[in-house]
Amino acid sequence: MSHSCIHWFRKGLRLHDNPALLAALRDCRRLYPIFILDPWFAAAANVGINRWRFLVGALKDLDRSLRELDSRLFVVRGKPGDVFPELFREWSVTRLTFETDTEPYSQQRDKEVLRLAEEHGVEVIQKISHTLYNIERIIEENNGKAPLTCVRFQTVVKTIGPPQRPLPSPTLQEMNGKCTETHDEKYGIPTLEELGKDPQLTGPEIYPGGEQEALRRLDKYMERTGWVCSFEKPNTSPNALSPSTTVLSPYLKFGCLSVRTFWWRLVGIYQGKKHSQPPVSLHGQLLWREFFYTAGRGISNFDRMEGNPVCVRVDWDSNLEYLSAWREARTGFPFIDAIMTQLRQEGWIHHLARHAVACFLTRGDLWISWEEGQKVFEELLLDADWALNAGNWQWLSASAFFHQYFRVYSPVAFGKKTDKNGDYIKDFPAGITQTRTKVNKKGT
DNA sequence: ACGAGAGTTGCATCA
DNA sequence: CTGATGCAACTCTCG
Repeated sequence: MSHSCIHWFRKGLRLHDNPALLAALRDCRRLYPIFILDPWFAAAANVGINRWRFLVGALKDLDRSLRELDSRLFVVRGKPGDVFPELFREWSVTRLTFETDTEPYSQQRDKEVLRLAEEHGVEVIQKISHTLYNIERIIEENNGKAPLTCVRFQTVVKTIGPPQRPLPSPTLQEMNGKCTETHDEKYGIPTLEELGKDPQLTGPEIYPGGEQEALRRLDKYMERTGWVCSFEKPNTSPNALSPSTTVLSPYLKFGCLSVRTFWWRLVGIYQGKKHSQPPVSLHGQLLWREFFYTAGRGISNFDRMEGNPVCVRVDWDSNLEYLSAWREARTGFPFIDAIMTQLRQEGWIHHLARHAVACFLTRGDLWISWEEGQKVFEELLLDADWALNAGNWQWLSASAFFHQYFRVYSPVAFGKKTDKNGDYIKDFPAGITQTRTKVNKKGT
């Protein structure tokens, strides 16, 4: 029981299936669970207010769960490169644990932190738990390159075998007495005001952040075993008034829900039953996430056209008025405008709705670069996930992975298939509207 | 090496 | 309602 440990939460904002947190608890005398919030980043980042609220919710939830285990979350203000040397000294830290993150930005940041830890004689333990597989291993198995088709991807992961099973949450017994510091005023959960955001500008909170809500939502959908077994993504509706899919994506993005917990829950339900298969099944959806994470790790400049070896070079137009009209939901196409309105208000739109507006912005109608669309999604989606966002934008603009440019979504006909009465376009009128509550919207 | 076959989820039209 | 077809001709994988 000699170690003084920091567990650094970044993504992975949960207690269940958190191998790095469990590693911190081994031979541990004192544990400091931290989240680092960089005020400069908060001011500069392209993150919309609804996602800030989701993050704050997730941090509150994590703190509450830790307090139930006689611990707490320390939200440390500053840049990782500045705060770690101070924390190492102040808390006499001997070990630092965190979850592996494969994004280029994170890899850069973590390289610096590894260097600082070494300087201060701090042991670092990293664990993979944000993805089903070790992404590096998938690339190795495919001869050092990210697979470019889903069939190829599935072939490669089959050689690796099934994903690891999720681990249990730490118990009160394991956590007990390892947290002695309080400093509520110094390390408290931030408010939106502290982040320089006006809470009045948030939309209705339909998808609250946090592990508790993630697991509640998972339970709710997994109860419907018939629905789970027959799930086929292309047959779900992009414009249903209540979501036709699980909306677990924001929880997976922040790691409030472990993808391995989700995967194995599905295995249990599929067991002995006839069920749909990848790529259209729910397992298939998790494999797509893995597919794009692998692409983001293995392909250079993955979020850009320039310098990106898999991205077709297109001479896109730069029509600022068209771009604004798309972003502000005033293209004049009610289906497109309704989707963009829902995106701004609620922070989540159905995957096929993303297809419709992405095709419209790029190859379908406006001929504007997918990178512009990527920025708007990055800001407004609760589930904005670097690799998935870049990958899907390249897909939909027929820049990479998908190349059948003549399959274009009609901005009129596509929505009509699943919304004959136009209920969705009435529910989400064009243009930037004031925040409305669900109650007002339904007119009740 | 090179060609055949396949590729998460299109649309309009026609039988 | 379901399924076949033309549209026009892309890129990746695999044998």
